[in-house]
Amino acid sequence: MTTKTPPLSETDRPLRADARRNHERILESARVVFAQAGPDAQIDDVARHAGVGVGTVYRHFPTKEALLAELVRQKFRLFADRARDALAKDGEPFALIEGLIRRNAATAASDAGIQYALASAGEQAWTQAQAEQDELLAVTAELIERARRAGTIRPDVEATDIGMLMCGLCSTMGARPDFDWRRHLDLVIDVLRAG
Amino acid sequence: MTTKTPPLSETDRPLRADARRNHERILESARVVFAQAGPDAQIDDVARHAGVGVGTVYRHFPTKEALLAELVRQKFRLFADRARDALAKDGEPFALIEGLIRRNAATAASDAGIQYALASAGEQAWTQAQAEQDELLAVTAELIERARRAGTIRPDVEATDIGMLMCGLCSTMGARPDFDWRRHLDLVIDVLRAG
Amino acid sequence: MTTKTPPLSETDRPLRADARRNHERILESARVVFAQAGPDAQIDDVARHAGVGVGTVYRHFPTKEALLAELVRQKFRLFADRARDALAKDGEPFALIEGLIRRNAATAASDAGIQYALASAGEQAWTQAQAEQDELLAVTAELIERARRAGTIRPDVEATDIGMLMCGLCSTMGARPDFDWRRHLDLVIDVLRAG
Amino acid sequence: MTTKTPPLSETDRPLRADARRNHERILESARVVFAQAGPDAQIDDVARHAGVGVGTVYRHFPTKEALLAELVRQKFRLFADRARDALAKDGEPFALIEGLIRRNAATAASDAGIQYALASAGEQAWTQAQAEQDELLAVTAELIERARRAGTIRPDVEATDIGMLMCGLCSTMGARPDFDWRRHLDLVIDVLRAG
DNA sequence: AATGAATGAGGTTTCATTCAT
DNA sequence: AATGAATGAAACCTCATTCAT
Repeated sequence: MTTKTPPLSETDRPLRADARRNHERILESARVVFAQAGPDAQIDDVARHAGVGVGTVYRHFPTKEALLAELVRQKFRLFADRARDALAKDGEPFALIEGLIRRNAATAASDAGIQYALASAGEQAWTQAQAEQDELLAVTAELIERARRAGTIRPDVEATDIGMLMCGLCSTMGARPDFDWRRHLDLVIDVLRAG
Repeated sequence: MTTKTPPLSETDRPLRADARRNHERILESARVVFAQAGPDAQIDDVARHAGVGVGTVYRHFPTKEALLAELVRQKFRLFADRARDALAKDGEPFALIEGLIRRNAATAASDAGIQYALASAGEQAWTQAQAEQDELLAVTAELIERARRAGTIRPDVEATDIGMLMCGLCSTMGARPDFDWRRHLDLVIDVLRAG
Repeated sequence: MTTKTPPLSETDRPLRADARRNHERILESARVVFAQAGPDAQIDDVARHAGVGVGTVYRHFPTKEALLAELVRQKFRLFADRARDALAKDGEPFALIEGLIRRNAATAASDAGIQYALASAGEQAWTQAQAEQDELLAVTAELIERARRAGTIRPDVEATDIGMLMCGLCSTMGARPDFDWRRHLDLVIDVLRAG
Repeated sequence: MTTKTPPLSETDRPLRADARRNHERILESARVVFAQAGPDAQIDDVARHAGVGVGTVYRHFPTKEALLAELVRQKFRLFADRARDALAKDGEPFALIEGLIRRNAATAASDAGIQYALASAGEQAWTQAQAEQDELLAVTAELIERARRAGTIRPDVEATDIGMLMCGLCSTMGARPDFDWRRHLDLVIDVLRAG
């Protein structure tokens, strides 16, 4: 685990205790509300769910998109942290990657909010999470390199491939009742595996 | 190819020549406009692009969602038709499936509108395209069965798997500049191939 | 009875037989449709009910208001004709007036369409029916004069009073379930009666 | 007089001072605008007249109909209050009723907005004002009972009769230039009077 | 710092009327 | 003369964002 203090929206000025609490509450509510109502959920609903006024939401996040983007950023932060943890562990390299992917998929599945956020968030979301994504990509590349040397991963796989496949996987979660993401996940892992 | 007359919105009453022309023009404009502006594109823009009044759009499609749904339906119609064509062809079964998938992916890539339509369209779109989807699934299942007998497809593949993978593929098209859908497509095909 | 040929919308040019038939059908449909849907009923609905195209409705009545106005005019025509008939009859003058009023009230009650027409129609309706109203008023004044001489009517009653009271009566018909227009009618007649 | 605090739209939660002010202003503007433009007046016009944004109107009254209904409700509230006041007064019972009716008629005549509101408002308006109407009816019944015992009212009159007659009176106010509501009012009062 | 009332541009949809067929 | 598809102004309402309290 690397991040000591959870990063704030923009300026990393320390907030008053209650402001910090509101910040977290709003994000948590955003997850819940966007999961329920999709990307068309209203800021008012997020505010109500969080038990604060709309103004407070806007004090913490300047626009709706910024709120969505922060949701995305946190998710990438988590994935990057997990990847770094994996890097520190011993074990068969491909198995580490597989474990990582399975955990991340499970997380995404349990948090439908993030899907909607990703779907509706425009450029900004990706920009705002640039650092986290870069880190995730870099660490993933290292894990891949190890697995390649061990010969347990499909040799031409690159970090972007995994990102792309995972994006595809997440976007089909819950899309249709007859779509089973665990099956989709198994197929993704199989294509990454050597031979 | 099976459909002789392009399908109309609901009641298959023959339209006046100009009405039919407008119908097509609106659909075509919807594709373009939704591709440009995303799912938030406005009906007014579609109308303007088609060179008709808003009222005309609403005469042909009672709601925005119905218009989106028709876009989806047409796409599934096309895919189902192609699948049926493949069924009639001679050739190595898996190669037929691969060809089908590649053509469909190329179509999707060249028509970003459909992605947005799928993303934003609610239940209705899927319901309205139920028949086409069912047909696509059924024909795909038959193609898979042949390939399975030929031993050229991963034995446990089902029609839904292909749908799921293709959905995932399409949803990542154009999402990020470093995502290359052709690479994604190659991976998908590899996972379907026998051992 | 005085009118030989039913008057047409504007120019009293003879219409082709089918046009005349359409004219009547449209008016009849207007009565029905406005009775059902109130003054917000759409011309399209009237057209559909009459089994003709909207264009045909507009050929016969230049605007929605003109159609409404014609409905009003016909009703006044009927009332004026009845009043003239009463004038020709023998009998106690007040009884004639009472009979007239009762018949007219019954007609209005059985034709809710006219209420809506009156409610929504603007100036035009009254202007368009000016002649009929003037006639009705004139004849009524004569009937009143007779009754006054017979001493059977409240002496200060004028024709306008009756119009006003009848307007009030009609406007409450069906307004509320606990409103009974027959009771209302009895009260109106009582106030007109002498002593 | 019974109502201490002017009634709010739905929940009787105390509003901020400015909100309360807006609430009143919107209602007042609605009266004016509907009086001018009839039932087709637009919410935008009401908002402009009140000097607030449309959104503010919709914050206070969820739909156009709800606004109309509130106008109706207030009027019935006023009438019910006046009736209750009359009940507390000493004096000849029929004279009290007459005074009541005359005041109410004068109020209605000076506030054309209410006529239009009543005309266009659907079921909702009447439902929303149910309590006020019930009260008005009940108090009126009591006043009638007293007058009946004093022998100064037409013996068979019921509260509904008065409502019906007043409805009829109000609906003819301003309908035609030659309609004189004071004359109409005199006739109504005469019919209620004993013998 | 928090609140929630206010804002108003902008979205979807309707419908009286016109006009090509 | 009849048809009904097309028109587009205008209606109602929403909701991201601002700002007075």
